[in-house]
Amino acid sequence: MHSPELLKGTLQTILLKVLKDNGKMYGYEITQKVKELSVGRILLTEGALYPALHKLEAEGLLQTETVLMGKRVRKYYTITVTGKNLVKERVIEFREFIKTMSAVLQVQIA
Amino acid sequence: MHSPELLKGTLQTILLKVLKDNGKMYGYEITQKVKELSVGRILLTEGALYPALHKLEAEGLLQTETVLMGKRVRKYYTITVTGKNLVKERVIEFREFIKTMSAVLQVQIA
DNA sequence: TTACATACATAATTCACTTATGTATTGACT
DNA sequence: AGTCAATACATAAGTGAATTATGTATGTAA
Repeated sequence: MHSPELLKGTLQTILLKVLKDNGKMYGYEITQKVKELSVGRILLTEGALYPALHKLEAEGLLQTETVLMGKRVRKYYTITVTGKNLVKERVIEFREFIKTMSAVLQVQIA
Repeated sequence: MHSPELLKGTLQTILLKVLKDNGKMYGYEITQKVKELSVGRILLTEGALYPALHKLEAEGLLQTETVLMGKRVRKYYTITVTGKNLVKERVIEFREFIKTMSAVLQVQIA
């Protein structure tokens, strides 16, 4: 697991990007996908995940659809057009941040 | 200027690394050096800088030396051996974080 | 039947940062 | 001479995204 400090500010971008790449997903599924993609290095906590999803929905970046699986509720999230546009910017911003940081820290990336 | 959210958690690493690379420096000088290295993209605020320097000093990662330049006080900071060891880890950690993030965001770095 | 994984949610707390404020010197422009 | 910007330090109040803690409930394997 990474130092959690570094993750700050990346959660929204992660959620939007994973939803853009994978289509309709529910919260728990997102945590598992992120865990898989990060080889166990990013473990999203529920206390961060759900409020973040609710916020993105309130901002119109995500849409929801609640489905009853047997007796269990699942809330599926889909990225909106606005969300797709934003995630592009966010990813570009992240890449620029990395470039800047590598210049400041004088480290070679990739 | 970058989204300040992304910078969170990187300040200590930046300070330690810049002091490791440039030897003895004072606060204001560090802000200018970081501004230069980042091509104006990272502008350290005093409210973040000074408390961070004080904390690193309290933790034994930095040493200080106060000098009177005419009538103006300057506080020079030098990285300690402990600090040098830590900054190595922090930079490695940052590189690993970038690798993980690029896997999650499915973006090419560098 | 107990424990872990699945699945959602919210409240209290933490803490690194921003914003605001304060003090004071130096140099440049007018 | 006066004003503004840059230099140089510092701390306090406020913000906000996260952690930690807690709650509810179902499905499943040992």
